[in-house]
Amino acid sequence: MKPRLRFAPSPSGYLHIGGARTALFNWLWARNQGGLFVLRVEDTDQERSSLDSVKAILDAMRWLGIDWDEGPEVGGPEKYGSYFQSERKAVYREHTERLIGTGHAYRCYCTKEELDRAREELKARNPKAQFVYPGTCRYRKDQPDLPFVVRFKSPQEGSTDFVDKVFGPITTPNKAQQDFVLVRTDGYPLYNLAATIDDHLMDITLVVRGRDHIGNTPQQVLLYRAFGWEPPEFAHLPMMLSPKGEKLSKRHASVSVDEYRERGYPPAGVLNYIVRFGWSSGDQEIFSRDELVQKFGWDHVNKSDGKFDEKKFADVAFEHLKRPELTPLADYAKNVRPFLAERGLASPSDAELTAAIPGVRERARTYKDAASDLDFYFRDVPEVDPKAREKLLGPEAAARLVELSATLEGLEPWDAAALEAQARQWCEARGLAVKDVAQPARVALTGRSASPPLFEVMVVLGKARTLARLKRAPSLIPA
RNA sequence: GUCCCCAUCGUCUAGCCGGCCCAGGACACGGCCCUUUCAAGGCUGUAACACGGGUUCGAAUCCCGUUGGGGACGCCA
Repeated sequence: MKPRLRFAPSPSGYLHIGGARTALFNWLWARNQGGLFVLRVEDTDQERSSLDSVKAILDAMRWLGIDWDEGPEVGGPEKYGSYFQSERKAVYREHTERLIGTGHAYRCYCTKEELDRAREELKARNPKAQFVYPGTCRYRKDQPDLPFVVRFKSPQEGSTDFVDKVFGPITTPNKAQQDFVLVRTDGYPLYNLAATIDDHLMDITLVVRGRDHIGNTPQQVLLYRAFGWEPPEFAHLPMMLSPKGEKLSKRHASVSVDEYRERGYPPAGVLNYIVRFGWSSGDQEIFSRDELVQKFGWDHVNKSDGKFDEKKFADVAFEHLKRPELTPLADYAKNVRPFLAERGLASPSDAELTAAIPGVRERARTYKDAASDLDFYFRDVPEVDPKAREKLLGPEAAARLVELSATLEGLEPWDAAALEAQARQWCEARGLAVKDVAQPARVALTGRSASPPLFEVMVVLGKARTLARLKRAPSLIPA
């Protein structure tokens, strides 16, 4: 059978960068193997789940270019049913009954209040101790009128083992296992139960998830066995921690995928960074999406956690922006447009935009920066940075620019080489250093002290606008 | 507290089935070059096998211990 992988987010917020990484590893392997990638929404916690979150997560996945073969909005074979766990209650109920029937699970009538109290009392006596459910209801008779949860009857002897594709064999003594809850009082299944049933029913062959799930894998293996099912394979990923080595949170970096989009990072760059985090292919750092699919494998997935590095991330993303083979001009143009609009610039034509992009490509680290660098091209009158003007554009220099514009008037052809030759000659004839003219010209043309190469700017701007901006130079100086 | 896991430059990592490694790449940081600006680019420098025992002719690589770090132990996922 073809491999079937899945990503199963719980819709209680945006798509977390760590979640995106989990989704990516699943997706990469599915694509590499010609298997199927399933998206399943784990919304059994009614309190926290929302449709808005589902939408946000789907949008973020689409932006990253991680597409799913089965799941919300695309459906799937009839036999797999809904890809929303909240719509699968009947399935869980039926399977729970089965477990109770075979003696693998039982109803527990202890209330949350009683248990919480016991937990607190224990804590008061011994702050370090951990409450373990004592199995009070294991052999209790059914109480038809009382609310109950369903607990799994964990074995107390032996051990539960599984072989992880990343970590190798993992053994957990069963005595470390308590009678964990399968179904809540409100009838909704808990994670371990729902995930196990769904992974089996949806024919998932390999479960890839964060290392924080290693601990409940034995519980799930126990469940598979209780149902008489063969567990799938498991692969756990090392965690992506904050620069300080703590759990990654808003304090340290952007954790929402949306933020990366808003900050102007290219999706393929984001993917590249998060996959190289924990996986490698020799010394190669930069990969296209296709290359990732082709080269990905489990042999070189690391076991140890790592710390997120903003600088490295930015560099990887930048690398994608710089290389035309990774970000073709047309894509670059398409992606920079929203940021141009954000600055209140009217949409330039594709021709204008693609002519201007090569000049900013190797200096703009994000699409947002690119929009900023491109800004002066698309305003009738560029915004002038006062500092640049004060430093570089005095009255004398401005007057010279007017003179220069006159000599450029008849220049043919209007290309960078001709412009440079002409300008150099002109400077030389007057005994001027090129930079004494170039810098003031830059301010007049772009309003800034830093820009793409001057003569390229002139070419992109075109003769008419270049001359007009040069002639306007004296008016830039305040009286 | 119990259980599980991890350990190469500041960071991500190569190497890990032992000799090619007095440890390679990338980011960051420093220097030089290029240069009309900012970048980009080229060259270059600083910088790591956590520690202690084994095994072996030989260990970053295998084994044990110590230390350090992380995770799990919910009617969250």
